[in-house]
Amino acid sequence: MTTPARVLIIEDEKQIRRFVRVAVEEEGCQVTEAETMAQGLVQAGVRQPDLLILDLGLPDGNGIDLIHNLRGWSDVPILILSARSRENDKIDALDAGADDYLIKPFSVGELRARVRALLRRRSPTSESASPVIEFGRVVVDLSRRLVTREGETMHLTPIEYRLLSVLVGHPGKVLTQRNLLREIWGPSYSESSHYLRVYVSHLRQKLEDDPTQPEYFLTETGVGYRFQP
Amino acid sequence: MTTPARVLIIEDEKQIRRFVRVAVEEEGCQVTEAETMAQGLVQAGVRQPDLLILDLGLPDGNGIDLIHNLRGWSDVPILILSARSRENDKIDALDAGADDYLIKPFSVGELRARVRALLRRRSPTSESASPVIEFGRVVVDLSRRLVTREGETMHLTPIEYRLLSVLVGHPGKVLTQRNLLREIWGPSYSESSHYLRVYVSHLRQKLEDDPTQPEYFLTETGVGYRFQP
DNA sequence: TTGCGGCGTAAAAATGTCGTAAAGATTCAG
DNA sequence: CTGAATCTTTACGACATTTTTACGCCGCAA
Repeated sequence: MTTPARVLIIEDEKQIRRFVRVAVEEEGCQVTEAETMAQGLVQAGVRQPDLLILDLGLPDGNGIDLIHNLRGWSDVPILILSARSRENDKIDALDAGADDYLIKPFSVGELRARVRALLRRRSPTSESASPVIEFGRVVVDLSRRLVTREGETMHLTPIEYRLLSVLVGHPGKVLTQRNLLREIWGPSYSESSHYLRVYVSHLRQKLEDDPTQPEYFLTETGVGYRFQP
Repeated sequence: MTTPARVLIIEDEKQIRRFVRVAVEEEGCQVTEAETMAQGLVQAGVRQPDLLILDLGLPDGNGIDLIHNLRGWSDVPILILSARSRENDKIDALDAGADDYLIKPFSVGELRARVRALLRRRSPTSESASPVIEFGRVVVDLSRRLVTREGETMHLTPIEYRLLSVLVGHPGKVLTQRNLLREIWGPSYSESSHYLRVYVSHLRQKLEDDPTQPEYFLTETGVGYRFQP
């Protein structure tokens, strides 16, 4: 799992929306909700979700039209929820561009399994776009947990790597010692700032051109450290 | 659609097979049939279908196992047909890698609509990943479950092979121990990382030139393992 | 100058992890 | 039932990482 999937739920009944939201959140997804078709369309454009869960029985418009509209500019997987079990309703929705069709009432387990199945195909696309960070001769590939320097792969220990990823995650910002310690060692280590000196030193030895005169991992005396790309 | 889609039907009952075949052919697809799991696997490798329709209730094996096996080397969409409507049957199949689940008896119309929905994903641009992977003197043919080293075929036990296919399926990436354990032994074994050491050792003994100094199956201490082609 | 606090580096000690062999346990075919 | 193959568990030395300890540096104020 690189980054949590974004899921958009379009459903007017509060109760069902809540039910679906909880189920999907337990899959580790970020959920956005919409109560109407119009809202849903806007949200789909704004949030760029990885999965759309749509109730066909919304008051303010025809769900099939929404699917058609959406399919004009997006390939996001669509899971339909519907009270209608007529064959033609399913066929129309699927042919409009939906990917799956669940009939109410449905179980949490099946809903979650179908959500997993639909999200599964997102992985290859998200793997190709790997978030890489560069500074100097160093390249950090967060999705592969790989750090290279002039092409040579550098070996970092777990703590070194965590420190690095926290620092590069907030470029330009000063991170206080307390924050860094809490992020890496946990809340109970907030005071032992000596660890930080040791590991920042390691990072500089491995990644800076001249560790005695750091360019990227800067000390803010009395406060903490800063990553300057 | 430029070229007709190839569909593989794995179903033992002649009557249903015929029923499905007709339905799918009316969608303009080329159909191949298989009566057993074993035949089905072979056909899937030979024909490289764009869609696989699988009856779970085959006499010669567990359909879930077939899905797992197939997912080791292919991303082909899988549509399950089943007489079983228990929730767990659906969940197991979907989590194994299936994309849709239809309960018998089903209507022609819905079957065809779901087939269309699954075939729609077939992106004309992306070529299916080659099921053959090479590194050093080793060749892994995932579609035949065959591993050779300098021409000699190597015998791998089921667990060794699954570990291998998970690793080579994510070249360059670090796979955490937890991920590997969940993938190979299931969620309840997420903590017992002993297994991994034992089997990684086996793999290196069988596939590395110098098992004491591995080139391809690298350890990320405290994190997991990585396959470096 | 001296003393002090925060910092950086090196290296020892403690802890944890890994790799391997080998001994039970399990499964399955004949 | 027996034997072969595989999986699970145990044990232990080797190695890697983390933690701890030690010491020198620099800037600053008395």
